[in-house]
Amino acid sequence: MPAKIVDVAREAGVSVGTVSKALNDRGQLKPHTRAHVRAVAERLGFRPNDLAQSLLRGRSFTIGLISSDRFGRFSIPLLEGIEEALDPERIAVFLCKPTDDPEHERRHVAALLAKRVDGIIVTARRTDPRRPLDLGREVLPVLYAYARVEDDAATCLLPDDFGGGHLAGQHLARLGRRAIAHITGPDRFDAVRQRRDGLRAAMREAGLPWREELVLSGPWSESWGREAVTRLLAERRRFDALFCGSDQIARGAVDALREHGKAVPGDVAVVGFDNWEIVAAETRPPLTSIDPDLMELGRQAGLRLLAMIGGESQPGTTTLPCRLVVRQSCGAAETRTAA
Amino acid sequence: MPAKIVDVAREAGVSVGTVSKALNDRGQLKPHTRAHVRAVAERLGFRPNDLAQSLLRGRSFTIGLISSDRFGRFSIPLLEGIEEALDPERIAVFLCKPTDDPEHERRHVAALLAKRVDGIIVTARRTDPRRPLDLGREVLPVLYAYARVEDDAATCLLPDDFGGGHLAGQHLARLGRRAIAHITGPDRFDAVRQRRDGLRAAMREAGLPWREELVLSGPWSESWGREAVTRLLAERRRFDALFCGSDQIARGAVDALREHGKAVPGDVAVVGFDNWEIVAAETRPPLTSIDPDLMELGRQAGLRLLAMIGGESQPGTTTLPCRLVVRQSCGAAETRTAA
DNA sequence: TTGTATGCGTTATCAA
DNA sequence: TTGATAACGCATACAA
Repeated sequence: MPAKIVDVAREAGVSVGTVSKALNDRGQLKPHTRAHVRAVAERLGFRPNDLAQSLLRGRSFTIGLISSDRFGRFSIPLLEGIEEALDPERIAVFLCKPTDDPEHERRHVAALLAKRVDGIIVTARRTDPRRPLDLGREVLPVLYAYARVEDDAATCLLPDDFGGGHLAGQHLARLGRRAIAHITGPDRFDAVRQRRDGLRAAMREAGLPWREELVLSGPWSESWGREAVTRLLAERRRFDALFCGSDQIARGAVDALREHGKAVPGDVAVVGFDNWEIVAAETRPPLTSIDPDLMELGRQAGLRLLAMIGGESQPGTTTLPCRLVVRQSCGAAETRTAA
Repeated sequence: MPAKIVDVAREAGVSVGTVSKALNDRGQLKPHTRAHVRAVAERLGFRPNDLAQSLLRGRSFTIGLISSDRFGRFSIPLLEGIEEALDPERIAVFLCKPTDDPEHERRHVAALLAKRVDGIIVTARRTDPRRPLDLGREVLPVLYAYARVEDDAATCLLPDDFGGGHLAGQHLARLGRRAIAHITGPDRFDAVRQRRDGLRAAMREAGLPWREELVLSGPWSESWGREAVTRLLAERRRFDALFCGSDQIARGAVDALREHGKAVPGDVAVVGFDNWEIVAAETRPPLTSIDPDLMELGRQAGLRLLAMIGGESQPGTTTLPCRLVVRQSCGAAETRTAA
């Protein structure tokens, strides 16, 4: 059994109150006593029991993390960011097995509430709306990170997909590309529509015409990227640039372009999305890509939840800027990482 | 403030002891009283405070998860497995920001000990030895999952890399391949050596000669896979099969083979390692691969930690079998998933 | 069948 | 300057 405060008290020949004061720098204690108690505590390896402290304070210095979808590669940077923000505050994170099932979710929430977490961060794989977390009659700070929710009073943090698409279009336009094709994911994804609209806005600003026939929606896969490029070429569409809805799609597209004898970036400049290092960097040539900066999103999520726990409520949806990461698929040497 | 047991007691017109008994099915209570108390508790949304319970029981029903390396794609299935094992036991998981720094790690351990976790699972990215977790004088069940430690008394769970290599060699040999090349990761990785030795053992069993010139070590990257194949072909090495140390390497190798006019699996059968769906399935042709079954490893880790918490100590290193996942890169239609 | 009292480990208040 | 004691919320042994 770990040493408790009474053990320290007995060993040091003082009362528990004195020990508490000595270790927490409270009250007025003779310096000698303080030092002595500390030495004894150190020697005994005393470590205050957080459970007792939390019970007393009514705060657990703990938050819960719930995911409404399987953990995936998006969760990792998000997680890292969240922990980075919480770590200095000495707040620990309870991880809940991701689930799509409302019943499981309810059980997770119940468990978190029973553990008296100070707040909850909800994460999702998609940026499409989900139902709000059901807290019953309990009231507790809840923040949705990389998740949108059907409730205007909710606090949501999302990457700025529109801005990301805009950034891609702007980059390509500035490099002198005129005909930008767009191969992307399923249209039912909010992110797909946002990125597309961002691209369109950037093109309009650059005075470039929008051509529906250059926009192709399909699955989030490499093979779709290949298939879409093949189709564009078969249809003899003319395009000198390609913005892809994901790095995986871009990877397939670049492979297909190369296999059809098109040079990247010579004939076609390509911008991907996600900046998934392992895909973007291994593509030939390495992909210029839009980075949704999920780690920063996680960090902001942690900081905002902290603020909410502190009493500041900040309802509404906030989007965080994406970054342009330049590699070699656009032929630009510039190293802008603009917002 | 959430309702507490006294609130329920007052509202139900009974004492706290009665409430406790009613809700926990203890003691002898008039059925009517029990029902009444339950109804009141339900109405008030009463939820016992785990902090108080844990303090009383001396157990927190909570474990800590520490990683000595950044979270990566390997942690995800591991995590899912761990949670799957712990979920039914209603045990929550504290996640600690992964770190390589012993000082940070010490702080994490201190935090977990202060929270009175019932046990700790340590994870690493590599299967190479790490220093044991420093618990000070505390004693607590610790399990190393996907991590090896320099301490024979420690409990370690690892994928059977040797078995995985053996499985790959056996599969290729059974398909009639005679000259198996091996493109793999850096030799300093224990996993690399194990997988290689497993391959060698399988080849010996099949009566196939081992040729050092067909074994190439390099970085864990696609481009290394391409480079290695290019080198083998340039040196005019003859091989009709290829076992790669990772799916990424295999992907690069397959791309290079195709680009050099070699058919897969026609001219060369290829087996990868990791069964990283997103890589293996998108390779042309889709990769047959060895799956280290990390989710199952995580599940076992959770179950064993549970056993250790229950009092059974089970020191030593245990390896869990890998599975062969057949796709199309070997031309085998058989669907063996042997151990 | 139900109520009361004690303890879990800590901090804070007040008395000494 | 230090010590005793009451919380925090719950379960449980024992008294009624």
